[in-house]
Amino acid sequence: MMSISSRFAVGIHILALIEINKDGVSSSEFLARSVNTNPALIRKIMGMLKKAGLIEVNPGIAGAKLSKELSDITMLDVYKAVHVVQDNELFKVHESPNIECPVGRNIQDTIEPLFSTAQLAMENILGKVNLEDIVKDIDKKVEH
Amino acid sequence: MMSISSRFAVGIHILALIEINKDGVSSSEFLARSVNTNPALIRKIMGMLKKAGLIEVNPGIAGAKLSKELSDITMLDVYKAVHVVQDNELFKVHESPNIECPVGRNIQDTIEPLFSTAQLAMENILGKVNLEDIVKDIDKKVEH
DNA sequence: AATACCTGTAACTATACTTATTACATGTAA
DNA sequence: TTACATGTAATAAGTATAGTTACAGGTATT
Repeated sequence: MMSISSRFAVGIHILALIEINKDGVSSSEFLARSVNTNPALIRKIMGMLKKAGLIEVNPGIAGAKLSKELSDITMLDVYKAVHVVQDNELFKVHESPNIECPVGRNIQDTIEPLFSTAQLAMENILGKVNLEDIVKDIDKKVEH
Repeated sequence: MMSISSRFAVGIHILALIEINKDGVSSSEFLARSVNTNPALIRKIMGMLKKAGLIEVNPGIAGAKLSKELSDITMLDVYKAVHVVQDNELFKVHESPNIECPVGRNIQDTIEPLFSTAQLAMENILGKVNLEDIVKDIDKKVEH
């Protein structure tokens, strides 16, 4: 039973915490305490978020900042940033089926459009939610 | 980069081939030649399809038959049958975040509905395609 | 009953990805 | 110079997949 790497969930956690802690300094050590993992792991994921243009962070200088508006960062952006699933490869197809069999010869071309559509439907949902939605929801839960 | 086990694609392959070869005998050895893998692996997947009520197959007797109408077997049925993804666990959440942090305490409850909705959107697409669609598409490709 | 062949399944291997961890090179500022 | 930060490589343990061998047990034919 596979599941999509928690890098995605951790990436969202990092971004939300940077925002909610925007008046403080969000070092990898600070973020790691909240996620409850190792600072090195946080820095690896921060590197991915940085490369995707979602955060600004500099060597030697403590703390990270968001580099876009909250509403301009969708969950799909985070998902793509942390490289948990490759485009059009959520579903694995079996390699080298027997091309002498009519089914073996055609099955891949038949199911790939379905797999692609299913993956895109999932990713489309992620694109509809942005970091502002996430942060507001957390704020609402904190008040209660 | 994770992807969903090819058991799903192989399961679809098996079912389509059983149908297209319905006048012949679809033994695990025959199916394995088309998929281009080991008969034991095919039997393992056939066991899952059988347990899900999609095919009929008996010890000692060569060949498998579909146990439902073509249009009554959706790709979602196959997906569930081969246990490639657990309900509501397509996306992994990081375990035991720090509950002393407002984000750590609430992030899971905030993102889980999103993860669940995204997974269901994907699965919903799979439920819209049935084995008849697949077989017709293969037949069409074979004619050309 | 003996045989031949099938399914069902356990056991083992190789491979690959994830997560956690250590270590250290490099950058920054007091 | 120091203290501390980020960036990143290397390693290890855990887990899932895919491939393979082996064999127990069922069925049908001779």
